Order: sequence, then structure tokens, then C-alpha cells
Amino acid sequence: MPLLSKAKEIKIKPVREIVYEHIRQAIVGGELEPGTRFTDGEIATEFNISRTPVREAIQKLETEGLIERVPMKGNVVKGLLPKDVAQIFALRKALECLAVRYVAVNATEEELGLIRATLDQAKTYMNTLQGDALADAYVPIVARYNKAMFEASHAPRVVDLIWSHREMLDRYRVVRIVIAKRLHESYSTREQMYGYFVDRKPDDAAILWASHIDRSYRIWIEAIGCSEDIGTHDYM
Amino acid sequence: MPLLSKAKEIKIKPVREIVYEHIRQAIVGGELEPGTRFTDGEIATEFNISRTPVREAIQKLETEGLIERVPMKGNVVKGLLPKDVAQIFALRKALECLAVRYVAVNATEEELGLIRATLDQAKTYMNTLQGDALADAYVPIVARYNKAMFEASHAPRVVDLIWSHREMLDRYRVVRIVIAKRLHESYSTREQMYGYFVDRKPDDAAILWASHIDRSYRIWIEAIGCSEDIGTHDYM
DNA sequence: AAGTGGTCTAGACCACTGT
DNA sequence: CAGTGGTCTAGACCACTTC
Repeated sequence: MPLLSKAKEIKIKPVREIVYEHIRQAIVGGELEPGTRFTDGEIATEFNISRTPVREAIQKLETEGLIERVPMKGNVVKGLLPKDVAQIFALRKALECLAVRYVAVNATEEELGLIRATLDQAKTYMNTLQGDALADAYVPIVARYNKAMFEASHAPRVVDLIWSHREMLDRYRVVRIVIAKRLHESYSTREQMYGYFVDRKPDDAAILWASHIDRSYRIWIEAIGCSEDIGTHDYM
Repeated sequence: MPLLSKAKEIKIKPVREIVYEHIRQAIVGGELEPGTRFTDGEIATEFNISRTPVREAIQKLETEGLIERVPMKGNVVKGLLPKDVAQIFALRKALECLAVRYVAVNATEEELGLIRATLDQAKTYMNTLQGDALADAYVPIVARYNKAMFEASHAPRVVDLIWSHREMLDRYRVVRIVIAKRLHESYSTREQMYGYFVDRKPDDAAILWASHIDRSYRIWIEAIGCSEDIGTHDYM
């Protein structure tokens, strides 16, 4: 019998991971607003660690585009201009349409079952809940659906890019609004997508998903209240 | 008068950059073959530096997908499986078609002029040279054309992704073969692309570029001599 | 039990900043 | 010219591998 039975359960993460996740959470959670400046040393003293792992964490955040390292000025939390949002949506459209094509071709029966399961659960909630309670229950289900779907593409390179771009947008918590506004539409789209996956129809899946993303973008822009020309985004 | 007049010309790069570029070159140049294992310490002693900057360089190479860090085994040079190549081409198709759409919409007159200039130079070479000499002269021109084209998209996020994926393929020096094999086709495609840019026809540009990438992929596969099913790549 | 790889610390050093 | 930020060194330490 080991002295601490939970010892195996507690993951001993490298310090740089912990720091990375904390800074990341602070940015994504809105605690650190765009434009905020900070240095390696600050973080290091706050966590009572040396600067090396902090540098490693910051380097990772930089490659993800969440922060910018300005020489002699420190690290700056990057903000997203309307133009950036448009570009990210355009990228998402290109990448995710590619991914859903892969899903329609590559998904195993098992994976389709997983997607089906999330849909069934969503259906249950839609029949028993409503209003905010429904939205609260629905949001994590959508997350699970998306995860199951993209995993089923068997195209890890594509999926990695998709997640990193989706996360860029998570930062502005418009996501919840977008979902809540079109909850039923979101559900029926996903039902339809599932049908295309089962029928192995990549083209239909891609077209449907493209219009789904277009809708999300429009709601997003509406929510942000920025009347940027969306013309340049509308490419697939 | 400064003591060393050239002092300003010599860029003092951070050590990690130097190390990064050397390792990168070794991998891309084929000196370090896929599967080769090495450790931070090895590199550090070879360059007579400490391990910290080496770690930073390796971290960067890891995010680029050129190497993999295997716990307790060291760093391993990653190879590209046929499946990877197919996925990268599929990604390139999605990303580059998006980019050329942007070019057709966003390119300034000045940028179009730059593209035109590279085409004119290519034309000159095609009229005066032939065989290997032509290919030698043509390859860098294509590089300049591509650079000018993608820059003109005004979509830096997209362009960054494009370059990083193109570089993944540079490692296998099939590029030159691909260009040499279809030199005239490559030229006329680019002439046509330029026309679509000038006429502001994003759809036509995207379609043409898609088929251009499909052609490259086929030649690539042929050159590699791997008869992988290309079905799953053929998505836009 | 010795060796190797991975991580972190502490601190030196230099370039650039702003008074 | 003091202060701050960025980079690198040297080495300690622990986990895991291997003999």
C-alpha cells in the first residue's frame, strides 16, 4: 500500500505547462485584456519559479498567436481586429469543410455511433428543457459533437489547425450567444450532417457545413456589433 | 569612423536562431534523415553552447512538425508518410485557393505589377534558354511569383499557414522535378492566374489553382513512386 | 546501480530604454 | 547611467532506462 494512494492520479505536469495553461486561461477568459503588457520576470516571481519555464510557456503562446513579443517592451496580449475575425472565419470555412469531407469518407461505424449518441442526448434535452437551462445543457453537447466529428476525419493535421483557430475565437465569449440564438437550427444542421456522413456524401456535407459557418459568422458580427464588410470572407 | 565598419551589416542573431536554422537546414537538406535521433545535449556540445537555447530551437522545430520529442528517447526527425503528403496537399489546396481568391479581390495595382514583372522575366528566359539552364533560371522565378502572389492576398494568417505547409514538402526535393516536368504548363497557368487577378475573378482563379495543385500532387506521387490512393486528397 | 534525458534554478551579461 | 528586458550559462535534480 503506497503512502499516498492518490499519487498516481495526480498528474505531475511540467511547470511550463501549468504556467502556459494559466496564462492561456487568463487571456481566453478575458482576465487579461488585449493590449495588456507583461514580462517573463513578472510571471516568474508571481509563481515563484525561474524564468526559463515561463519563457517556454510564452513561446508556445506566441506561436499560437495569443500574444506578441515586442522587443524591449515585453509581451503583449494580442487582440483581434474585425479583419482578423473575418480571416479566421474564412480559414475555418476552408479547413472545416475539408475536414467534414474526410469524415464522410473515413469515419468508422463506431465513430458514427459516437456522433449519433451526442445527437440523441441533445434531442432528449430539447424535449425536456427550455430557455437558459436548455442552452446550458446544449453547449457542452455541441462541443462533444464537434470533437467526435472532427476526430472521425482521421486527418490530424487538419483537425489541429481547426482547433487552434476555433480557440482564437473562444476568447470573445460570443460563442454562447451564437449557439443560444440558433439552437434548433444548430441541432437540425447537425442531424443533417450526420445523415450525410452515414450516406457517405462528402460534397453535401461540405456545402451544408459551409453555410453553417456563414450563419455563425453573421451572428457573430451582429453580436460584436461591428458592421465590417463580410464580402472578403465569403470564400470556400 | 567606427572601428569595424561592417559591424552594422552583420546581424547579431540570437543563438537559438542560429541553431534553429542549422538543424532545420540539416533536415530539409536531407542531411538528417527521418528517424534520426539526437538530444539537446549533443547539439549543445557540438556548438559549444548551453542547452537552453538548443531547447528553444528544438521547441520551435517541434511546433513546425519537423521533429518529434519522444520522452526518454530524445528528438526524432519526423518523416512524411504517403498519408501525410496527401493531407498536406489537401490542406494546400484549401488554403491556397482561399488565398488566390483574396488576391483577386485585394491585390493593389502595384502588387499586380510585381506579379507581372516576374512573369515577364520568366517569358524572357523561356525564349532564350532551354533544358537544364532554363529550369535553373525558372525555379527561382516561380518562387518570386508565388511570394508576390500570396503577399498580394493581404491575408497574413492564411499566407503563414501556406508557407509552413509548403516548407514541409520542400524537404523532399521533388519540387524541382515537378517544376521541370511541366515548365511550360506552369508558366501558362500563372499567366492565366494573372489574368484572373487583373479581371478580379476570384472564382476562376480558385478553380484554376485547384487543378494546378492537383497536377502537382500527381507528379509528386509519380516521382516518389508511391501508388497511394489519392482519392482522399481530392477535396477542396 | 550507473547512465541518460528532461526540466528547472540562479544568476551573469548585454542591449536598449528613459530620465 | 540606473533600470529593465532579453538571452545565455552552468549546474542541480529527478525520472526513467538499461545493464
